[in-house]
Formats: sequence, C-alpha cells, structure tokens
Amino acid sequence: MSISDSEQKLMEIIWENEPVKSGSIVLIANEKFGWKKSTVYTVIKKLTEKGFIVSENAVISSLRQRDEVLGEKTETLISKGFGGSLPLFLTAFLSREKLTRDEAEELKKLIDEAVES
Amino acid sequence: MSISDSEQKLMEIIWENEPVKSGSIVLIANEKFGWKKSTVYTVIKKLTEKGFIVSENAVISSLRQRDEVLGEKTETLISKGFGGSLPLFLTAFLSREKLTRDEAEELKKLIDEAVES
DNA sequence: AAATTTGGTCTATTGTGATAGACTTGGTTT
DNA sequence: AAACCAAGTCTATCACAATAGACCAAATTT
Repeated sequence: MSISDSEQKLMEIIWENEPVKSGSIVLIANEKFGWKKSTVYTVIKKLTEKGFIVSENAVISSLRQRDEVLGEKTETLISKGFGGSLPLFLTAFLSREKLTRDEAEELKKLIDEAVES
Repeated sequence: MSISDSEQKLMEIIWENEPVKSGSIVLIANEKFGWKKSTVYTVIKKLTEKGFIVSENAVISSLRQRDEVLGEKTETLISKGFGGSLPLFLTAFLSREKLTRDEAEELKKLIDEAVES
C-alpha cells in the first residue's frame, strides 16, 4: 500500500533531517503543520508498520528512499485514474496549465533522461 | 471539490455514451465494474449535486468536458503531494518507469504543445 | 524522593469514499 | 385491476485517512 498524504508530509521532515529524534519531529511538525504530539506519533507508528522508517532509542531513520516512495505513489495515482498511462495524465494536466519555454525544456530533459538505452 | 475515483469511472461511461438513459448506465456499469443498480444511482446523484451531469427524463448528459475535469483532478493530485510542481511529480514517476524512445517523443510533443506563445 | 520532561500508546472523533439492500412510485402491460 | 418494470431515494455498512485528548512509563533534573 502506497504512502498517504499525511504520512508523506511527515516523511519529508524525516528525509530532510535524519537521523532525527522523534521529539524533534514533533517540534518541526508542529511548527510546519500545526500538528499535535499525538498526531505525530500516530503517523510515526503507521510509517513504522508500513516499513518506511525505524526507530532506535527514539532516533528515527528512513528505510526507503524518497525517490522510490514518491515514484510508487505517482504510479498508484496514475493507475487509479488514468489507466496507468502517463500520456493521458499529462494531457489532462497540460490541458489547463500552460508552460513557459524554460519549464518545457526542463521537462523534456527529464523525459530524455528516462529513456531506456 | 475534485472528482473522486468512482465518480470518474462512471463519468467515463457517460462521456462515451451521452446522451444516455440512466438505465443503460446501470447496465454498462454492471458489465464493466460489477456495480449494483443502487451504487450507480448513488454515484449519479453525487455527480448531479457536484454539477457534472444533468438528467432530463432519465436521460443523462454531461455538463463538463472530460479534459477540463481530468485536468482539474491531476492538478489536485499534484498539488496535494508535490507542492503543485509537475517536474517534481514527473521526476518521481520517471524514477521507476523507463520510457521507450517513441513514448518519449510523444510526451515531448505534448509538452511543446503546452508552451505558451 | 519528588517533580518534570520525554517518548510513547490507546482510544476516540470526524470526514468521506465505495458499495449496496430495501423500499417507493409512476408508468406500462396484460 | 393486477402484475410488472424502470427510475430513483433512503439508509446503512465498511474501510480508512486525519487528527487529537487522556493517559502511562522511563529517564532526568531539582
């Protein structure tokens, strides 16, 4: 099962700060999102159960790379609503968003880098 | 508020067949997804309330274009998990999906077409 | 030793999406 | 008129995400 939105928010803190004490995560999450302590621990628990993180003496580290996790999530999203087709997804998105020439170049570069060789 | 997954599934039937009697939708949705009649009507009602469709004597028509609705959905998705950044989203997705050269060309064409002029 | 802080759990609420059974009503056959 | 069917509503269940209050235990400070 793929990462949920609030789990993802907490993971961003962890990826940015690891290894990081759970107490600090509580602080940061409160500052950034206004979350209460118990909320944070609830999410931490969920992330632990899902195998995204480990805690050793209250020091949290990630077990999964950000790229990998987010990649999985985008894939879930695209397969749930767009038959797994990136072109379909992109067409839909771009139908309402115009791009600057720079943005277009950036995206094309990303695409070229993802071509199998 | 953006369209949900099951609403979207039903809308696909409607966009493909409109104007279409609600009874036919029930049939098709049962065939394609195994949905019961009441499920279909529940979703139809939701779609009506949200202004996606109208019914006149049990004949359903869409009020919103597919492109527009799906575009809105992709935007919601990208903003909820990727700070609204398409490059971030795409990077994540492509980190696990390799593309063929043809697919890459197709995507790049889409991107070029979305450049503001 | 008492008080405080820190780390953590357990339970609960609220929202909402997905799905469906039971029922009603108005028109159509027989 | 009786039976039937098509359209539609109402209520309900289940799952799960987001959020937090109350509480507890171990460690640390005073």
